[in-house]
Amino acid sequence: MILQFLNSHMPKTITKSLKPRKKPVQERSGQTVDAIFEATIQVLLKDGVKNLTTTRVAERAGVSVGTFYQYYPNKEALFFAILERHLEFIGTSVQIACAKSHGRPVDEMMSNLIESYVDSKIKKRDISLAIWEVVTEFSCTPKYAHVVKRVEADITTMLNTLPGARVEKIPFVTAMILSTLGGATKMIMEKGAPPHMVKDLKTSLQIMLEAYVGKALNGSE
Amino acid sequence: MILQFLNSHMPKTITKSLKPRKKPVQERSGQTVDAIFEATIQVLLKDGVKNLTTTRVAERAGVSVGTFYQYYPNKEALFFAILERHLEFIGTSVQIACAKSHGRPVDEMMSNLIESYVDSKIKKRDISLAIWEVVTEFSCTPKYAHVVKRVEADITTMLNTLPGARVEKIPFVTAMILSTLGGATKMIMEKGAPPHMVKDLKTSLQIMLEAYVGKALNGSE
Amino acid sequence: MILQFLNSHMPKTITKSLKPRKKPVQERSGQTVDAIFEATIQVLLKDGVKNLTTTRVAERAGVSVGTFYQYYPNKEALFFAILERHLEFIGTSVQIACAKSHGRPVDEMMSNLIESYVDSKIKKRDISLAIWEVVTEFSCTPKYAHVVKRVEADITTMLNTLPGARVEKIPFVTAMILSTLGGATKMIMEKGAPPHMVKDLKTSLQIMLEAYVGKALNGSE
Amino acid sequence: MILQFLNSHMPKTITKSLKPRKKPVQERSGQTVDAIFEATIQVLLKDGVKNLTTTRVAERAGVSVGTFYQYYPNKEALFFAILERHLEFIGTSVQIACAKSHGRPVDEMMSNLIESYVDSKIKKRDISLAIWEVVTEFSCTPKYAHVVKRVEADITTMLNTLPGARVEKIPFVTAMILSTLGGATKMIMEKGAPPHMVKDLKTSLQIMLEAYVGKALNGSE
DNA sequence: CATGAATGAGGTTTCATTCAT
DNA sequence: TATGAATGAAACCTCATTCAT
Repeated sequence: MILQFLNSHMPKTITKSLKPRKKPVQERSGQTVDAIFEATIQVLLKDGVKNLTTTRVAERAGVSVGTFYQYYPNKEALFFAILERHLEFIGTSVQIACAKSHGRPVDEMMSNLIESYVDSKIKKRDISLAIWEVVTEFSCTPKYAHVVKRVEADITTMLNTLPGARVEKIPFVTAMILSTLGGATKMIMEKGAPPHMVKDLKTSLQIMLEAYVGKALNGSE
Repeated sequence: MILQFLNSHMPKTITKSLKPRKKPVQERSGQTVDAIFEATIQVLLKDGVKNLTTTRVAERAGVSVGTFYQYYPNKEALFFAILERHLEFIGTSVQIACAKSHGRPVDEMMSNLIESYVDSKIKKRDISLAIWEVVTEFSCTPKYAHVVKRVEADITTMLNTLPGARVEKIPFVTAMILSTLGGATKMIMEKGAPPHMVKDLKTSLQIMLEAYVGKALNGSE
Repeated sequence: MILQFLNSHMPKTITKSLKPRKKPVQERSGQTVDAIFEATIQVLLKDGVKNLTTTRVAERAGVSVGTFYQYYPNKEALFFAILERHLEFIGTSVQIACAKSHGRPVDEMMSNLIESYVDSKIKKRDISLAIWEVVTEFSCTPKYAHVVKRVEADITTMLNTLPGARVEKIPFVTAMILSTLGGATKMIMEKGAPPHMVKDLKTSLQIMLEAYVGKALNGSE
Repeated sequence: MILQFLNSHMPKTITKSLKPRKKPVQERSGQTVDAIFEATIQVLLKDGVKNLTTTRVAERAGVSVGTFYQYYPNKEALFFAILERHLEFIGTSVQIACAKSHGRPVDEMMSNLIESYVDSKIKKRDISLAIWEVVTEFSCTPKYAHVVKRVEADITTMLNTLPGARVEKIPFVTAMILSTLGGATKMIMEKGAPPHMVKDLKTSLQIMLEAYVGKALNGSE
């Protein structure tokens, strides 16, 4: 659900180093990093990006601002870290699903894709929602391009194993699939993602995408 | 494309009066309001929400900050105004499309809906993209609930005219339709919305939604 | 006394815009700018560069930090403004002295130069001392190069009007003159520059420089 | 070149203990102290005082900050140590030169003084330049008064051995000599102190000071 | 009504220094 | 002793908003 926005062309902010500043070598460090991470999600969920300040994150993490800056060179780096980890998570999940769908019929492909995407999102619902805001706040597209590209590549490759697929249409179809997955999943999560809705969501997506991919990549024209 | 996010459950900022401070009664006033409006879009597009300051907007609009605050009680009110106007625009367009689709077959319903939604978005592509950031920035949901509800109502009513539709499923289906429309359209706009893509987008949506609504509201289970 | 250090080669800091941010258009502004200027000198004299903070300057000037930043984009710009004005002052004074010494004998040249340099420094003793620290703090050489070059050029040109001067030695001699003037004048100012000392200073410099220039630019070797 | 500023009247910072915390008794300690010392000079030269942090110095010295603070109670103590050592070096060199000039003619006195001063500065050019900034940063005058006084005393004593010297003028003349030496030498070092310039510098100073001392301490008036 | 100077709370970030391991 | 994680005061700077002119 985030993936769809990452090829956006929005205004960029000046780029700074986003690399974590320090590798935790002592025992204590690891805990601190985790605490900050956790705190960020909570603050994001409770106050929104606009009200997330480094001070507040540090406070909630139970450390001082100084400590915060020992691990992240700046606020954006924090967001970057969270986003990256999350995207990596989704990406991997999707990748596996795609891999095992090679050569399978369309319905199975879509089913696997939907399952992996929706489930990985739902599993990290808090982070997903928290991050959602971040993505737009910093139109950080270029920085995450690689993760998106990777997911696109996975799907593209999978679709290519469909016999008789119209290759030139695959990229567009991939984009449609991702944006549909994204849009609908986000909506469900905002409604609280109760199990029955998740089930309906998957069924709905299955109908849509199966029909779509089937027709779009098929045949004549 | 914005509609889908408006039932979000995100953190609220302190609510202030969002009513424009002064009704444009004189000729000049109208011009000023428009100038500010226009300037906001431009600044949004050029610098992003994060770098939008009231001073900058005023400058670009060719007036002083003081004047700005004569027309908007605060920054949020400005965003509110822009969002509202935009949503109103989409809403009306969709409403008309739904109205004239009453009693028509599914494919025609979807076709009309897609046309109206996509076209009204594309027509205001700049504003759409500019606003996108704002929507997340202020999780202004509650304030726009009425506009979203209205669109949902329009679609729901329309779907109700389908003979034999499973009424209890209509709300969910409506939500799916809207989020799909939203997700895909946004994606296309971020890619620049070249005409051929817009055409493909409409075709794609038609396939998906026609198949989806047809199956989802139909029959047995 | 400051001039001598401006061709230094010390570490540079990242360059930011040093241009004043706003031209005072209202009456009030002018006063504010002056107040800030005055306050800076005082803070510099009382607390030293190290303890000069924008807040402190603003406070002493009787304005808020915000106001400060309306006129100077950053702290360095403040220093730049003060330095530039001061150097301009000395530069002009020296320039006039050099101009009227063209074609005159060495003793008169030196006498005019010493008078103009020392007097203009003494007249602004507070600023001179205050600025002294600033110059070293920011090794801002490159930015002021033009003023130094200008003074060097003035002296060089003047020396060139000496009949039979060994032209190739003039640049070095100029540098020696400036650094001697600088070193000694600074010392006297730090001792409080009581009138009798200023007199002795001038006499001493006259002896040194007259002898030096006479021998260094003359004759055989 | 630093000496000239040490009778300055600049603002003081809160005085802390500047004594090294621990005498290097073990072999290891000595190495550590040296490493820190060396590192400081390098950082000073590379980044300037403003960017010198205790952490950075420790890093470059290959030790931890903690270790740093085992040897220096605070940052200022570090600067103090470096300055003191450097001044001691110059002071001793000048002292010897003065001692052996007792009773000699003016030209020899100046020649010895210039040689010793300039050479000892040049020999430690890096340190000299590095320290330069520090001197102004901390207007640490009072703390070094003794070293300066000592040099002044050495010169004064030497000048007193001049037959027929006007004793009451000696202190002022001493100050002029020192500030001239300082100003000119600094200038040359900032230009890189290439050998030929150093030679010219010495010649120039010889001319100036010989003429100056000769006339200033001589005769009638 | 318009102007734009002034405000100041609040955000980000740095760095000297301490102290548990 | 050495380490380096943690601290937090304090610096810089921004920007929404007010109000005298």
